[in-house]
Amino acid sequence: MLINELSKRTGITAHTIRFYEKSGLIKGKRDEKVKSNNYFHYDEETVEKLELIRDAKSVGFTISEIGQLMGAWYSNQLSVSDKIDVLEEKLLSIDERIKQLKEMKKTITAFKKDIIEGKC
Amino acid sequence: MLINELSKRTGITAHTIRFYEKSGLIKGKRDEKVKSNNYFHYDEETVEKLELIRDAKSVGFTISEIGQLMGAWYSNQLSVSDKIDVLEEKLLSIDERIKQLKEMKKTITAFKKDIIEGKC
DNA sequence: TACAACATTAGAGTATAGTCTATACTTGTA
DNA sequence: TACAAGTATAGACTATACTCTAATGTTGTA
Repeated sequence: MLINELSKRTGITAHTIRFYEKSGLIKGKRDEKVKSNNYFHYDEETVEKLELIRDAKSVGFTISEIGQLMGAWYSNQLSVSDKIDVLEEKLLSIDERIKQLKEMKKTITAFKKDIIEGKC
Repeated sequence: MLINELSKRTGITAHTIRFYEKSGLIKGKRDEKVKSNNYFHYDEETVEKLELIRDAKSVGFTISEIGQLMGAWYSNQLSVSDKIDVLEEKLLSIDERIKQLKEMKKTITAFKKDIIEGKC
């Protein structure tokens, strides 16, 4: 599919898709047989990747972290144990974030209690 | 205390503290009795606020969200019910983040399983 | 009193993550 | 075939959140 269809499929604008491509997160292929244009073609895997990017971004991963994650996921360069290492590290950082969020929840809940009780 | 001590107490640089002050998150007071300088003085509450800012930032709140949170916490302008509304909203957004993080954890764990089983 | 350390403001610079514009070429449809 | 819609690239622009520099004045200590 071309960029416009990819954009429609994922809800991510063509501009942003190109930005992700420049950032190395996704990669379109050119059809060598077609000489009249140099349009990029994208496959189903790219749709998956963009969905992963969106989810990972929403939980606070940076482009560079997402790049690592996708490397662990899709790369043929990395060994299985290197891939596992990257994923383990991301899982740990997620647990850490969850822990911090729970602490923040406690803090805010205590704030709320104080306000209700007229202490603030 | 002056900005340097505040910086040492919190581990946040004077530059960043001034940035937070410009952003309206904290407020130093000037000593009216002293005419020779216009140094800002900070109290213990500011130390607390900076710690809250650090925690809130680490869980992904923006400066503007932290501003709302601090408004709900420290402001005398807002009514109790308005304060509660802000805090409730932040609690909901934290729950949403935790939910998304747990989903991402599932995704990565599934990835990991596939890699171990040689499916990737 | 010299001078290092500290304070202020204004404004420039950096990094991240887009977002948009301009230019130019290609494709599909009336 | 005209022309709207789609595509590519380069580069400018924006927002967020710092981070740093410069200029200038103040304070504390040897």
